[in-house]
Amino acid sequence: MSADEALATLAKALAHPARIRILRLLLATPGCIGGDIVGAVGLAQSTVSEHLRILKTAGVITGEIDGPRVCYALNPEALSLLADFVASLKSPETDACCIPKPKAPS
Amino acid sequence: MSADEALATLAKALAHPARIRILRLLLATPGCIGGDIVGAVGLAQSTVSEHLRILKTAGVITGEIDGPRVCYALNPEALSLLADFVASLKSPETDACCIPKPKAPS
DNA sequence: TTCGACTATCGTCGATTTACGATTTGACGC
DNA sequence: GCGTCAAATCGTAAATCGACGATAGTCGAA
Repeated sequence: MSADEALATLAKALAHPARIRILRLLLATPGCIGGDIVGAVGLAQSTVSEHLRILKTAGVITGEIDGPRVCYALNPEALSLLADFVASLKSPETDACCIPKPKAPS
Repeated sequence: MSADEALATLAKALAHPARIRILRLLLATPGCIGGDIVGAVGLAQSTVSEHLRILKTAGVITGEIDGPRVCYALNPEALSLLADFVASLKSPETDACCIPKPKAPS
């Protein structure tokens, strides 16, 4: 998969309000979280499960079986590519802040 | 529009390889660029125009009429929201860099 | 004015996405 | 074994997206 496609895939994973909300929930939750997600987003269980599957396929989150439920957590590394790209768009020449990486990705 | 929807809209604007490619082209082009985009992405003119419209609607790029052609340029400010969100996902607790804005935009 | 180059818009088609209820799977306690 | 709860999967219908050709509009040059 080309870099463009990889970026598009990552962006597509974030391209839905329900998934943004899920990521916010994971971000705000220290440990694990399972079926509470369903109640929080206000969609049907099957729909939420589908969104979780999309996020998991994109590598943005990880699902770990923890007894009777599943423990979801963020996978920050997967977003490095997108974060770097967006940052490069934001500051094409003037790095107003955090310049550590010029444009490292390979 | 809620913050979640705004983020999803921004992400959706990036959720296509052709649009990623267009943004790369704009990033790599110092000044203006017009119909050269069509040749570079290898799609029909109408299709490219549609992608440009989507990017423009999302506020990611700006189109300025410059005589017979249109001058497209990146609009870094529009990406601040997305960049901030992705960065917060990348470093949920350890802000290795630039923490200035907790969640400023309204 | 007429021509040619460039861009935007319209209409349409097929593919993909989204959402839901219903069903199935898996893990636990009885 | 059996029932229960949580999660995933299946099947389906509505909505959206992506691509294209054809068309219309705009500008500068001849």
